[in-house]
Amino acid sequence: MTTTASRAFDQRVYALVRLIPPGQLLTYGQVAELLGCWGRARQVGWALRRLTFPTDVPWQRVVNAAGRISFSPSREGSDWIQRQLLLEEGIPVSEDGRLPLRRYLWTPAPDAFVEL
DNA sequence: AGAATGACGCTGA
DNA sequence: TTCAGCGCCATTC
Repeated sequence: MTTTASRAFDQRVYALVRLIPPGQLLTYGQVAELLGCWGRARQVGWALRRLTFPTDVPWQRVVNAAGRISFSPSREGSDWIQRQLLLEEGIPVSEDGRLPLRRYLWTPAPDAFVEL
């Protein structure tokens, strides 16, 4: 992918994530899949990594398929901020980032984001 | 150009 | 249920 193309991908990721209702979640893999990019879960992570703050993108609502916050030193604290934001939205997150993914998964209407 | 690096995910032990 | 091992693929080095 060229840089410009990846930027376009980033924008599509942001547009979709902005549609996630408060208190609901989506996994990296689902975001990629809903955008028609099966297998690019890691790139969704990269896209969110490029966000600058403040942002209107509710990035905290994207977690990994294991039902946990993806912790990493490279996030320089945004992982813990994510836990705090989710708690504020009413989602119980344990000390080690585990959360009841099944209960809060967002199932969007099939035609809600075709424009993306 | 080639290797290393992840905010990932699935499978098998 | 955890966890190592792989496959994955754009970005970085």
